[in-house]
This record gives sequence, C-alpha cells and structure tokens, in this order.
Amino acid sequence: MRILVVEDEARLRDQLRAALEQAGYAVDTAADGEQAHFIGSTEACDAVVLDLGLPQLDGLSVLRRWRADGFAMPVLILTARDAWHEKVEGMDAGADDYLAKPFRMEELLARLRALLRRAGGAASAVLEIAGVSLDTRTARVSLDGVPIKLTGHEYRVLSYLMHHAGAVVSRSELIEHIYAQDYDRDSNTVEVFIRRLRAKLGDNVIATERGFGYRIGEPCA
Amino acid sequence: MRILVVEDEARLRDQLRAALEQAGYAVDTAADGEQAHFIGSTEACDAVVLDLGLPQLDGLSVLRRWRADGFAMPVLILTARDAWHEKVEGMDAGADDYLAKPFRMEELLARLRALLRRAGGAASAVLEIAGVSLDTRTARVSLDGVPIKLTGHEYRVLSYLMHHAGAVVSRSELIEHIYAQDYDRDSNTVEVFIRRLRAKLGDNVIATERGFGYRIGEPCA
DNA sequence: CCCGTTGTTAATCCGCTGTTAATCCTTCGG
DNA sequence: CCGAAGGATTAACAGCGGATTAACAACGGG
Repeated sequence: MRILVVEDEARLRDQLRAALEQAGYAVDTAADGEQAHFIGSTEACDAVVLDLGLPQLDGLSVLRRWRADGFAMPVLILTARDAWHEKVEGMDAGADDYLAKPFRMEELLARLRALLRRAGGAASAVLEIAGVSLDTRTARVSLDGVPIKLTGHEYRVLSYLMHHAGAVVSRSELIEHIYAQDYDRDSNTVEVFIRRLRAKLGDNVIATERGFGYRIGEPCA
Repeated sequence: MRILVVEDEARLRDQLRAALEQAGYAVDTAADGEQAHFIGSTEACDAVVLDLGLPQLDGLSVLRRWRADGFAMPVLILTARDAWHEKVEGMDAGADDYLAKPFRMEELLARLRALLRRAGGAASAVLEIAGVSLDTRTARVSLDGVPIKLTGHEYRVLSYLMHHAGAVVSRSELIEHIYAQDYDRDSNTVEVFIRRLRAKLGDNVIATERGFGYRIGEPCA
C-alpha cells in the first residue's frame, strides 16, 4: 500500500514517513499544495494524509480539486484541535476521516488501516482468503492457523493482493503500489516475490492469469 | 514503563519524580492542565498520576478530554482526603484508581504496579516467560531460579518487553517508553541494551524480528 | 577520584533484495 | 504437428542495509 503524506512542517513530515514506512507502507511526501496535487493526480496512491494548514495552495483546495477531477482515494485530514470548522469543511470537501493535532501515531495508523480496509470493502481488520489469514494490525500472516514469517516486501505484495482479492493485479500495478519512487521495471522483481510467497504459502494460493497478472481468491464475476 | 506525573506543587512533583525514577520508570512531568493534556495526547505514556487540584485547566477536565479522545491509559488520581465527591467524579470521568493525600509513597507505587499489570492483562505481580521471572515489586530478575543483576536501563527494557510478551516491539516504541524526553535516534542504544540483556539471559530469550523489532515469549497468534 | 553505568563509534556478520540467466510452459504461426 | 517466440518460473548470486558485537569515551554517584 502506498501513502501520500502532505505536511509542510519538515519535522512532522519525517516522523510520519518513518512511522508509516515502519508500518510497511510505501510513502511519498509533499511539502506544499502544488506538489501534493501533482503527486496525487499522477501516482497510484492508496490513501492520503493531508494537513490542511499549508502555505500557498491550501489543503482544502487540493482536496476539492482532486474530488472534482474524480480522484476517489481515501483522504485523512489533519486539523488544529480547536478549529472544528475545518473538520466540517474538510468532510464536506470529501475527506473520509479527520484527526486533530496533536495526535498519537498509533491512532493515525489505526485510522489509516480502517480507511484502507473500507476502501477495499472489507469489514474486519483480519483478511482471510484461501486459508491465508493476514492481520493488518500486527502484520502477521498465518496459513491454516500456522504462523508464517514474511519479510517486509513479501508482506507488502501479499497485503496488496489480499486487499484486492478476486481481482487480477498486473505487474505494473503491484510495482506502483509497493514502491514509492518509480522503479526500473526492466527486471522481474515482482515475479521473484511471487515465487517466494508461493514457496511459503504453497503454489495454489496465488493464481497466475497469463498475460495479465496475478490473483488471490476466486475471480469476482 | 513511562509515567506522566501531573502535579502543580513543585515540591511534591519532585518527590514523585524521584520516587518513580528510583523505581525504574521513565518520568514526564506537567505542572498544569494544558501541559498535561498536550503530553498525554502526544507521548506514549503507560500510566498517569493526576492531581485533581490544578490551576487553569482542571484535572478532571483533562481526564475527560483524554477519555473523549479515546486515550485509554490507566490514570491514578490524587485527591484531598476529605473531598470524597472528587473521588466519585474522578472515577466517573474515567479514572482507574484514586489515592487520598497525604499518602505513603509505597502505596502509590503499589497501586501503580497494579494498574500497569492489569493494563497488560497480567494477573500476578511476578511476570514469568521463557524461564525468566521478573518481580515488579522488587525489580528483581531471575533466570531458571538463579538471580540476575541488571542495571537500571537493562531492567526497563526487559520489563517493557515482558509486559508485552508475544508482541513485536519496535526500536522506536522501546525508546518512547524507556526514555522521558525525546532522544537522538541516530544511535543504536536499544540494540546495545538488547545485547547486554542477551549476554546475561542467554541468546534464546529475546527474539529478533528483522525489520520490525524484538519480541519475548511465543508470538501471540 | 574511582568505578559501574550509559551511550557512541566502528567493524563485522548475515538476511533481504533485486538482478541475471537458465529453463519451463503456453501460444501461435507455418 | 512442429518449432519459434515470448511470457512465467526458478535458481543462484552480488550488493545493501539492518543487526550484532566489541571497544571506548562520557557521565555520575559514592
């Protein structure tokens, strides 16, 4: 999962990046509204953390422009504690959730998980498909009840596939959502991680749709 | 374990800080309600000792705001002896225990231990995992019945890990809960203490989850 | 002033990552 | 029906960065 962080204050931005990367997300950052709008319109972000108090182009305006252009990714806005009107305006502008500053990092992570979960149509924090269970809170995976140890990138790949269970996910889509900055795609990195996941989970969990990509779970009609 | 002490009277505040640090806790202090609310909302405190009689923003209001915002850490309130109604209001506002002033420091420590223990879901004051036994009353540690001498920080690290047995604890989480004021994280202090603990307890007590952190005890499913 | 504790630096080790390349398999044209 | 082309699988390996470890400097209490 790939998250865009929009925050002008460098210190908090770095904290957010560190915490999100630690939690297993690919992170892009923007320091002002222009940059934010560009990245959000160009790159395949799964969610956005958006501070409203930005220099130049305001956070609310960025959000409105995205929504007007048809970008529907979940957006969590950060507001000053006492500025309750910002929350209202934010929600009206199309934000999916808000968090008042100052906040505790765990809470932001929890809310972000909830947004990503809902965006994928899942009800529970634990995704279960084909005997594989993935706990989005602890990043733990088990197969038929047996815990499986995954590396960071293996987890990201599996997590993305499970959040889109039943859908065919192409190599390029996986790369876009798993790495922050664009990547050399002249290599078969994705195939290798699929291989490593299959070695740990068995060959019949991840299906190949030749010419299109990979899929986990029964194809949705 | 990291404790926030909220007390306006400087003399008692220093006494509390000294006693708690002596007992092996990392201590933050706040002299008024505003400060208290900010620290409690921002920092990763494991428990709070809260005097209700504060200037400006009242202790009860601080507590209510925390609870309204979803902060669930254990709170022990300090009340004047005769003001029994304060106790009732405090418990209703979400306090977990109370203590009437003046009080014996040992009693505060005992009640605090009980709160921290319950917060972690443990029944006994003695934590036992993987042959290691840690007595939270005396801060003594033994391995397979043999007493082990630990330094202050070694004890804090081990204590935090054992209070969260089965969970993977990241380096940053450990730093947050072991030191009061924020710390340079450009150094590998945590790794060094893990090393020193392993030297005393054996290499198979604390497990490494590469890329995520450390864990003591079997992973919880 | 001495000694144990604490925190830093730096060398080393080792698992993860991404690349290359060989091989397998499917498809499709002849 | 065969063979070539290209996509998918798999193994092997080198570089990187996180984790370990030792050694030392800084600090503070007795």
